[in-house]
Parts: sequence; structure tokens; C-alpha cells
Amino acid sequence: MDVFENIRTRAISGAFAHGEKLRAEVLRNDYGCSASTVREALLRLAALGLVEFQEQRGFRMPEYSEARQHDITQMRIMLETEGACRSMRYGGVAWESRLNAAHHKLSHIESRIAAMGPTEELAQLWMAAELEFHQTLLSACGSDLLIELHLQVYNRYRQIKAEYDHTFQHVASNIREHHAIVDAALSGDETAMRQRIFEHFERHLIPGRPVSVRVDALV
Amino acid sequence: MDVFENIRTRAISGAFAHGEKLRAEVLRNDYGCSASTVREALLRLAALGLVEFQEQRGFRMPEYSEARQHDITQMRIMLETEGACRSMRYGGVAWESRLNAAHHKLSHIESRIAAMGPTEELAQLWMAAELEFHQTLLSACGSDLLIELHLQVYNRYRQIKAEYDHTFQHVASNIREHHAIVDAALSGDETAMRQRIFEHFERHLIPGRPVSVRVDALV
DNA sequence: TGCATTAGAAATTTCGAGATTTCAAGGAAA
DNA sequence: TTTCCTTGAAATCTCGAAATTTCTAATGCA
Repeated sequence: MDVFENIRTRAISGAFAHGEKLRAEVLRNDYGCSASTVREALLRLAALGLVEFQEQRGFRMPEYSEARQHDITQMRIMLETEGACRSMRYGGVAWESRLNAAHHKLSHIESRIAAMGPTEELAQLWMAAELEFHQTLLSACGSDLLIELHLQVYNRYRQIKAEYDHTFQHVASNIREHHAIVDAALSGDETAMRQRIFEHFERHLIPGRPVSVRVDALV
Repeated sequence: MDVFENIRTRAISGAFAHGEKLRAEVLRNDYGCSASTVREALLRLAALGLVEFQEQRGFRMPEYSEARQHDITQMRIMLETEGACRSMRYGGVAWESRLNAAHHKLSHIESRIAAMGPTEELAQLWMAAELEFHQTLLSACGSDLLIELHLQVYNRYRQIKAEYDHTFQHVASNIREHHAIVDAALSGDETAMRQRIFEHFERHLIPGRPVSVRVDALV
């Protein structure tokens, strides 16, 4: 069992509370390994911003704050619009069909959640499919670094929204918004793509706080 | 002595060759600590992309490639234009004077290098002053995350350009370009700022390769 | 009471030995 | 010759104990 991978999953899916202390000596029991191995995993997570580390004071989960959520959301908007627009330019038909496939898988799961309510199993499937959809959106952008930084920001976003996600309040709007993004991709209209991505995230920004997003002639 | 910090500095200042293998058992001699401590530092560097890590196969420095340099440069342009423009909007006079101060310090060092040629000591001072200048440029952007990601990308940039930096071929143009950036900041013209930052990095892009940069009415 | 000190407990970090895995060279079979 | 296997050496990873630092709370003093 990969300790790093497993703790990472827990850290972005709400298994730990915001601000909770993470003690290697405690977590080791979950994995039957030594504290050093857990410590190693936590250090790597800290470098990725999923865990906070203070010398001689151990590890804790990041605290929640509206400002932090706004910041992370704005960065996701920036990286995803940039990546999606580049994919539109360079990706061609191959990318369009991959995006379609990823969207199909995701919307199937979202429909089931909308219809029969969230179960633990559906939530797991949704997490994976949502990530895959947004990664596919950027997959043809031609920049490994953009993709890597996006994954970092995506994970922090999931982490901060973990409890929110679990309720699936906005499945209906999510379905619409994901659909609108795919439409924009197929239409080849970059301005439309920027707007659709912005709209997808808009409700997670702090109203009134300045936002720096290029939307080009937002109506 | 902080092993992590020290190895990080070496990794971005050309002390290790591209693709070189980094063995904990070897590096421990430089620090008089155990291999585990070195290993811990290397894992953290790997999470930041400054070192590559393969399970059971240890650590090595990233290989050089033109494509990688282009990618990193493009991301620096993107993050720095965004951050600089936000600083222009939110930073006010306080930011302008901090930028002026940082620029003054940097250009003083660059002038000395231009005049009397590079020494090891001047190179060290330049590294610190250059980072401080570019960080000051973003310092009033209002986004901790943007600043954090920029530092990551900045470090990868320094790492890949380490030998190039050491020659100081372009001190003269650097002085001009840094000056132009400060001018744009004081003039409050965001379009000019985007252009000046692009020009500062232009020579490190692969000619002809598509670039996605918003420059707004580049003449 | 309020504040500083300090002793004990708890948590964090370092360490080197041992277990595991990969690498490299030589030899056998096709 | 080429490919596959064997084997010893080298490198990597894991572990729990020991050393260090921080935290807690009880004590003494003003």
C-alpha cells in the first residue's frame, strides 16, 4: 500500500478536518508502517501545499478561510481557461472526442446522483470522473508544467471544498455548466470558453472581491 | 545547517549537472548528517519539481531540453504578467516605491557586473537581488497562491538557466529590460507592462513555437 | 491574582543498522 | 551472436531506538 498516495487521497476528500493535527505516530497505525514512512509522505504533501509543516511542530491540515478559497478558485479559473483555450487551438478532433468521452462518463454519474441521491460509491466515482474531465480539458495544451500546476491547484480546491462536495447541492447546475464547456470547445469560440469556465466557478468566489479574469467582452 | 535549504540552493545554482544522479549516501558527507536526512530533503525537492524521483531508483537532476525551457519560460511570463498587472491595480504608491528600491539594488549590482565582469560574490548577490526584484513585482497582487506558484516556476527557471546565468552575456539588455518594466509600472499602463515582461523573456523561447501570451495590441 | 520558572511528559527529528530491490557482469542455452 | 538466467555488489527503503525540542502544568515569587 502506497502511504503517500493514500494519505493524499484522504487529505483531499475530507477525511481530515480543517486545521486538524496530523501525527505520524497516530497515522502509522492505519498503515502498519513506521512513523518515519508516514513522516516522509507528509513532507511530500507539505511541499504540494496539501498539508502545512512547521519545523519542530509537526503537520496540520490547512485552515479554512474564504480568502483562501477565493484565491484558489481564481487560480483554477486562470489555469483552466488558459489550458482549455490552448487545447482548442492545438488539440484537434482527437482532443474533442476525448473531451466528449470524459464528459459523457461524468454526466452519466452526475445524472445518477441527481436522480437517486449521493451514495459513498457514487461520490468516489464522481471525484475521479470530475478530475478526469477537467484534466482532459487541458490535456492538449502542450504544456506539461501547466498541467502539473493545475493538478496542484485542483487538489487544493478539492481539499477546501471537500465537505461542500459531499452534499452535491449543485449537481443540476454542474451538469449544465459542464455541458456548456463542452459546447464551447466544439464551437471553437475561445471567448465563449472563457465565459463558460468563469461561470462554472463563479459561485465559489467572494462576491464583490476584485477578480482578475480575462473574459473578453463579457456581456 | 539546513540541509533542505542548502541542497535547494545548489540545485538551482548549477552545482549539479543536468541529469546527474543524487545519492543520499554521497551528499551526507557534505553535511555530516545521516542519509535519511538527505533523503528527506530530496523528497521535498522532488515534490517541487527541482529533482526527479523514481521509486526504488533514487533521485536525479532533471534533464535539459529546449522544450522544457520554453515551457517554463512561458509559464513565468504568464504568472508574472498576471501578478504584475494585479500589483499595479492594487499596490498603490507603497508598492511602486518598494519596486523602485528593489530595482535600484538590482541595477547597482548589474552595473558592477557589466563594468568589472562577474565574480563569484557578485553572482551570489545578483541571484538574490534578481529574485527579490521579480518577487516585488508580484508582491501586491493579493494572491498568496500566485506568489507561491511563481516561486516554484522561478526556481525551475533558475535551475535550467544556471550555466547560462553564470556567463552574464546579457547584463546590458537585462539592465534595459528591468528598467523598462519599472517604467511601465510607474506609468500604470498594463498593456505596456505585458509587453515589457514578454520582451524580457522573449529570447528564452523557442523561435517559431506557438506562444500563448496575452500582449494586447502588440505593435 | 498575575507572572515567570521549571520539571516532567509528549511530540518531533535524527540516526545507523538491517531488509529489500535494482543494477551489472558473467555464463549457459538457443 | 543474441537472449535469458544467475549471482554478487551496490543502492534504496524501512524501521525502532535514541536525541532533541516543544508543550503542559504545577510551583514559587511578587
